[in-house]
Amino acid sequence: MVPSHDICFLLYTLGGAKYMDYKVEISALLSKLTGIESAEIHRLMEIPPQPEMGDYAFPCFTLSKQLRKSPVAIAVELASDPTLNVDYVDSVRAQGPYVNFFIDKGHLSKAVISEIILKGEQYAASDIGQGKTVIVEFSSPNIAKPFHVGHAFTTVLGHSLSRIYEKLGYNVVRVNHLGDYGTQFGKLITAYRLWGEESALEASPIDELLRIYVLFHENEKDDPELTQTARDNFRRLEAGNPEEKALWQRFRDLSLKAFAQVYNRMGVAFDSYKGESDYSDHIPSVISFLEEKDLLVDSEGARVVMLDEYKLPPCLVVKSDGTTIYASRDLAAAMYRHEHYNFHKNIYVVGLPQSLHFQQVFAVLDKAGLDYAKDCEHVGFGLVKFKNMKFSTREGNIVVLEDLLNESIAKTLEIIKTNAALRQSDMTEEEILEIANKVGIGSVIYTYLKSGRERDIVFSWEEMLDFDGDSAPYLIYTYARTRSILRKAIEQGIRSADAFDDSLSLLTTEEEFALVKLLSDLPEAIEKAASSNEPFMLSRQVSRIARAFNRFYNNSSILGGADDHLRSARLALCEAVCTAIKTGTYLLGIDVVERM
RNA sequence: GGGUCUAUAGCUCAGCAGGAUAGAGCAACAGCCUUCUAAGCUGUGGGUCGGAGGUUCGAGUCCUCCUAGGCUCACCA
Repeated sequence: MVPSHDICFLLYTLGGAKYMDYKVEISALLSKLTGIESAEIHRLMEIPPQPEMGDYAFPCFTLSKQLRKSPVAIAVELASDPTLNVDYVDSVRAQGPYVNFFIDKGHLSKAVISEIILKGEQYAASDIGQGKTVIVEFSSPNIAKPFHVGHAFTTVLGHSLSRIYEKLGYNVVRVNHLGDYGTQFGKLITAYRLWGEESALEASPIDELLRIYVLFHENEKDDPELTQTARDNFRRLEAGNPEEKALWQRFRDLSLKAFAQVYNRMGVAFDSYKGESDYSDHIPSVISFLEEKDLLVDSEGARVVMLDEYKLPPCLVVKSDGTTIYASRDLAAAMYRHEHYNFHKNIYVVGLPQSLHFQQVFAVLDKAGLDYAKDCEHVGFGLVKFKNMKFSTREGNIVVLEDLLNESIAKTLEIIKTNAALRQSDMTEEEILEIANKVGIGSVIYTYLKSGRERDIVFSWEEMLDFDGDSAPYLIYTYARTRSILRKAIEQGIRSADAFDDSLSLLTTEEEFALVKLLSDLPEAIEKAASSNEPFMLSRQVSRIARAFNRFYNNSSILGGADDHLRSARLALCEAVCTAIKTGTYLLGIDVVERM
């Protein structure tokens, strides 16, 4: 695992198109002074916890060992060296064992805002992924089952990661690895033949399929023969028996239709719906490949690959009844993807409970000598729980995602209507509905992406529908409010500073400078989000930007200022904030609105 | 029992490859709309970072042990 800021350093030294990177520049200066390699200095440099401590800090502890002097004395010595007297540094101060650098505020403001204005929505884009393909497997619901709030996690995560990788120049292939195969379909076929109702299936397919699925499990407890019938049915399905296949196809088509609705609402799309069933044909060649490599071992009638050298339990590839299992299908899929996409990375956005499974699959690939095993990565995420229990389709205790979206939209609608009346806004009913849709859905998306993905989420309506504080509505609201100012400026004929306007260096108040710095950190946040597959690295940054803007907004009058230059500089800052929020929320899968 | 992850404010979470007084949001309390959208802003209270050792100039962060909990351990996915 390569740490991310080394990547940034590398990018910069390779001539990235970023504006001046102060940390790199200062590292170079300090390198000249101390004789320590500049990359090493860069590694040691920190961002101080308080603004009074400057923008960058160099701790002198390590130097202290080499020079046998107190770090405090070294800091004093370094800080007073004229080498550090450069135009973009306002002052250098020794504070205890640290050398603190205060960047010239105007210099930074102008550099950052210019860059954002020039690049527009290309701000924070990169080409490090040029020519490389990343496969993101996500969502992958089981067909014939309702799409519940647990499935939303992988869907939202994968969607965001896909956009993030695209932003960095990667060619992204979004794969919905449908759970459309396996013993469960033997069960479903069995259940449908016993209790299925055609009319109900027609009217509300998922509900009917769920009903008979639950019924099957209730009856299975007292009737072991059902299990056997189900297995037989799956075997016939896998063997291509037309009757079973037709039923299965029907279940699949109906389910996909239902899923498409949810995906449309969330703005999610896929490049491939190649699910488990698609790999059924590839299995024999996978088996023979593993046989060639002499990896398959018979065990209790089944065939497994031993993985002792990886300190992993054996991976079951063929069941004792001769049918395949998910591991064999995942092996086939990985091989297929390598062949067809020659991926740089093959990412599986699948729940953490399956982590052992993926370790085993990757280990089998590795043991078979396939070097792309190292490019496969399981991006796990926590469980979505309901109080003290897991969601269980069998037991029927689930919250369907569509219900959550609807609740969220309904609540948003209510708030907008209240506000619209209060502000005497002239928004049409249609416009209000559209806004409620975007904000309501964005709000659900954001709750999944606001913290580290490995955390479990305990579902609660109250928290899911909390629109105060750190939430999507907060981000969108900040955007809408800023857009409103920009509209007013145009009405009043007030010009916003362009990228080359020196007025931009007037942005030097505490609030303005804090905001500018946060804006300048957005690209790094995106890179970190990608390198750790953690969209929350990005969501936090967007949230910080919004908070800093609101602080600024409450402290300074943007349109009301007396100075024309300052006014247009502040407007440019507003533009930059809009660009950053729009870019950031887009990468999270959240739409922004012009008014709310 | 083996593997693995987690434990930070009343609640939900940050804390970026150890560094300067541990930060946000929610909740509570007190303020701020004749002025750019109050889904906002400001302030107050609230923490022996699960426990015990250790490494280090320095540990919420690294190591060991312990405790509690989650997930997982082949014929479901």
